[in-house]
Amino acid sequence: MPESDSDLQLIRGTVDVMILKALTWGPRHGYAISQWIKEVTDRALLLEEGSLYPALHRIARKGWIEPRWGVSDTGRRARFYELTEVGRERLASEVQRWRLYVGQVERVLSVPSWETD
Amino acid sequence: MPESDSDLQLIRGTVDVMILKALTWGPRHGYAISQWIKEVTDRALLLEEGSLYPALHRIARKGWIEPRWGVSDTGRRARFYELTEVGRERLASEVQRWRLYVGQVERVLSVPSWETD
DNA sequence: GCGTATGGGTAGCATTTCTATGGTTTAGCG
DNA sequence: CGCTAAACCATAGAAATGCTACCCATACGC
Repeated sequence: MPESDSDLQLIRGTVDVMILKALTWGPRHGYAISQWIKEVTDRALLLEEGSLYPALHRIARKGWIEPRWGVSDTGRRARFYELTEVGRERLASEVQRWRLYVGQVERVLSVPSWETD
Repeated sequence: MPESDSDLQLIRGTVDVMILKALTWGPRHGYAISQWIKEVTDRALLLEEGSLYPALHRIARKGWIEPRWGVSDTGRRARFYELTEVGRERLASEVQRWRLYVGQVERVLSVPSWETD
């Protein structure tokens, strides 16, 4: 029953891009975003509240998303965030940047070495 | 003459694992480590001194590497770092952790969405 | 009535990367 | 010989961002 929340700590700089991605299908509120990420990753990545909300405010300040109060599926007051045009462009470039970075790190880590590969 | 150092900012948590990797072929000094990463990634990743040396001290404090004064190829006094047994194990698990993380992020980013893929 | 899920939020800490600066020694060149 | 650049080490301080630990409110099921 360990429930196995195999918590991988989130890595700096990856939160924003995942949040933006979560909004590509239309406005969502914070709680829904964190649930979505949890589901997609089978609980491997957990975006906690202490990271989620400051991140949302941060991103909103940059103009990549826009908040609007609304009502959730369950009838509660909730803050929905919508991707702006700038945000959409930003998402694309961030995704590219991330993949590029991952590729470079992989180049370093995959250099063959006795024992460690 | 822009020399095109297409600087990708280093992402938190990836420096340590790359440093450890750089030491799998035997002790190296700090400067050599940064040069090696620069070469392997064709200048895409630049590990600056302000990140490099604090990282080395940090990792040494954790016992994953051990410093020793020596003499470089060019005849200068240099601080060589050797991977400890613990460090070698740590490298393996860090590499695994990183790849796992990358995989999860990719799961999030690769969910199909109109326009953004 | 009470616990749990849903929903939003902040404060303060810890970590880590960056910029900027400073130092020493060796090699090369005019 | 004096200057410059490269090789090498290091630290201080700022900035960014994720984490823990709290706080709050409402809705629903038992």
